[in-house]
Amino acid sequence: MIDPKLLRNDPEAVAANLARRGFEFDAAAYRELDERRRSLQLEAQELRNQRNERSKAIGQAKQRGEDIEPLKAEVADLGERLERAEQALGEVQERLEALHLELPNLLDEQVPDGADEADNAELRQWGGIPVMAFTPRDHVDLGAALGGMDFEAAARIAGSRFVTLSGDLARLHRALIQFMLDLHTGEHGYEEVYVPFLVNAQSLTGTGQLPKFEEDLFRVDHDPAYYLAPTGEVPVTNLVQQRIVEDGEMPLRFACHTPCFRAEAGSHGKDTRGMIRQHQFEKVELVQVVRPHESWAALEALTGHAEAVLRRLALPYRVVSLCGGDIGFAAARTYDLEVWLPGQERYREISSCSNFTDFQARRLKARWRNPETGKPEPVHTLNGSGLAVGRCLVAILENYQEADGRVSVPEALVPYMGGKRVLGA
RNA sequence: GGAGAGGUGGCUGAGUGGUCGAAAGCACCCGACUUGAAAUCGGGUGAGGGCGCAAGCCCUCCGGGGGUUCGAAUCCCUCCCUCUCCGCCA
Repeated sequence: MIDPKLLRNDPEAVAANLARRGFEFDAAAYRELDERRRSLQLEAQELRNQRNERSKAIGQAKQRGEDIEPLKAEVADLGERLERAEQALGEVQERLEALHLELPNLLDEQVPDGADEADNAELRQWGGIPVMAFTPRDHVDLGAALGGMDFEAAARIAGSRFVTLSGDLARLHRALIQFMLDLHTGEHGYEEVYVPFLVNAQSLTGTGQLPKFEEDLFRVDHDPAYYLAPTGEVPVTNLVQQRIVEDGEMPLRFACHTPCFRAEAGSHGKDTRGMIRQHQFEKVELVQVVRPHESWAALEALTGHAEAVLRRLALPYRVVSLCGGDIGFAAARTYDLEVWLPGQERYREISSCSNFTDFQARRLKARWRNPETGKPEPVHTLNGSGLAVGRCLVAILENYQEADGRVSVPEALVPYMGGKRVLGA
């Protein structure tokens, strides 16, 4: 949620900023609506004040044993007028609230201009594109050759956009999770957490998936509604929902292995082949809750932590800063890590690291006690995948493949694979 | 799923129709005492919002929602959550 004070005082500035996303915000209409709210609120407050005073007088008169009937009559129509004012105010407030929840976060000034993916700014590359002496296969072909990757079985069990892994591949999948968690908890200062994977609507509203993106979610038939978490970001960030975090506790750094479930309603026909885009996948998620002035430094650090995984695995990648048209709803600035996939001959997103500034914190009512003011103020939240496990497995298969279809195990994962160095051997 | 007990400020916990945003304690801040600290004593300290140049004034908030009443933390309905016991279960 954008700071309501800023919205009220300078809606034109908000509109100009959001326009960089291609988002239209009618500042004049907002001013008008907010002005209406203000006058209705004044009226309601004044009436309520009068009613409170009159009621108090009744109590006092009653204690003195006086007749209170005339006083009661006096308050009668006050109540009716108040009710009307409150109803009108409630309607306006509801509209404002709905509007607030649908406004995306303000973009940081460093976010590049642009309409889509093609306009993202490459910040750096690492590893270089490998040259192979043979025509590289993609992970689907490699999986078929190795065995242990079965899309048909998954389709029978569930449907399309699922996969089953078995044997070495299932173990490699688990090895990646263990390796990432060990790295982040052991060397990057994260606390490992375990959280619910079914979440309620309030949590999804807190991190920004609701109310606008319900079609991307799987909803469970239960009353009240549960949703399958589309990303670990939701349950983990909501750890600080409705909390006032003490200054000394910050920054909070959480690492969590979570499954993610996405309906991807808008992506039919996109990445239909293979494991790239699935209804179910796993991530090791990194979440930070920091003091506001620390969040930009934290974004660089967090991105570095995610990059460290790719470097340890010696997977070539690049970092791009998402442009205004491509960045997510809640983010002020986002760096995507894109890994090189020889089978596709292109970079593909494997991690997305964002600073949400105070946008999620407002929705979550996640605050800290600022020692300078002594007041509770919104924290800043960040998260990033560190990394997406399924895509990481794809990247290893494609980058570590040999001419004969076998796949060597990255050095860092050998201990997690029971010493095994080659898959398919 | 069944039975019972509860949900009150940063925390613990009183309060069962009016002067209660709410006792007390803890924590925290300021001051006194002290060479310093501790202990002790005195004072202060909830959140959100509106109006105002400011001082300040006002409104809302006692799990969520609805109701009764001139007036609700307090009474009624409903939902959610927590705890205890029973059942079931990985």
